[in-house]
Amino acid sequence: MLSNSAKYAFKSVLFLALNSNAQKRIMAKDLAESIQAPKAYVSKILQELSRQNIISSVRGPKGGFYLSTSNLDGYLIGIVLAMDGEKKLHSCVLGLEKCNEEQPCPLHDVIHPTRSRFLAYLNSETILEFTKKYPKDDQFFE
Amino acid sequence: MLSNSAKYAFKSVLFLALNSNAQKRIMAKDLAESIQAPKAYVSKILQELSRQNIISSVRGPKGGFYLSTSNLDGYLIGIVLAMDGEKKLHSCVLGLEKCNEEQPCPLHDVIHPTRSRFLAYLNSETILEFTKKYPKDDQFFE
DNA sequence: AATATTTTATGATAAAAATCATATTTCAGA
DNA sequence: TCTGAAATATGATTTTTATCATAAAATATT
Ligand code: FES
Ligand code: FES
Repeated sequence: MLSNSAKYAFKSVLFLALNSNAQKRIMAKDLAESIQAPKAYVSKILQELSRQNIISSVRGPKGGFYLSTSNLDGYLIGIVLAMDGEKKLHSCVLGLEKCNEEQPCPLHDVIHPTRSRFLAYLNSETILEFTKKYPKDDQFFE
Repeated sequence: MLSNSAKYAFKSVLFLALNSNAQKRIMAKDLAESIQAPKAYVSKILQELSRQNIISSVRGPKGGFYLSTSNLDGYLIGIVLAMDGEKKLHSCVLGLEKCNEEQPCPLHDVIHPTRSRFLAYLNSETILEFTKKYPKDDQFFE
């Protein structure tokens, strides 16, 4: 469903949303440790997220990553699109070229409603809205 | 969600269910062509499915693969388990170790009901039941 | 019995995903 | 302005998945 990269990206953004802001940045090293993921790998992902303006960063000492208020208004879908692209999300469970109501594969009716709901959710919920539901000390990063 | 192998396996079994029986077997070569998949790859998958008694086969000239009546009583879940194993199906969307109602990740509530339904379906429907819903000439293999 | 045809067993290669490594750039603070 | 701490750019390595290739075993037909 989601690639490993997308999973780490999601966790990273969530962690930043709960624990950072423009004044309080978080270093890749610490973030990686917090979400229990390989540091070098996470670093690369953070760089990509930053490049795509999903998260923010400043270099040098006292630098690190954080979510700007503008970042917080981004939709959840952006995170996974940044990592996996459009393709993976919409493709047929059986890998058929066209996946739609007119030409559904045998599993389409079973899987499609569920996936649509998931996608609709990611499309409609912002990072800010999402994190509001979770207390700052929520330990879901294991 | 499903690996490429699982997708091909699914298509293969479906095709065999609709087009083969103990008397009328289908060669790997023809099957591969029918479902538009690389022959050598499909061959390997068929061999594995056969080894796991999900499909049947006979060697030599006039040989090929087919579904026995006993094979037709197998549940759909068997096909994907044979290829991807238990792990992939039950793992958390975010890759957390324990995925359950007590310790749900932020996406658990969104994704879990949907996935449960998909799994329940695969667990409760046999290949025979499944294919009954589809006419023999159904062209979903593209 | 010989032959041709097919699966089976096994492993090699290719492509993609995950992971690691490092030199370069930026910037805060002394 | 120098130094060290951080991100950034870039690319190498490792692991996994997908794909291909082929010799061996089985069997129907002659
Ligand atoms: S056609 Fe296969 S999931 Fe839609
Ligand atoms: S805990 Fe993440 S999907 Fe269940």
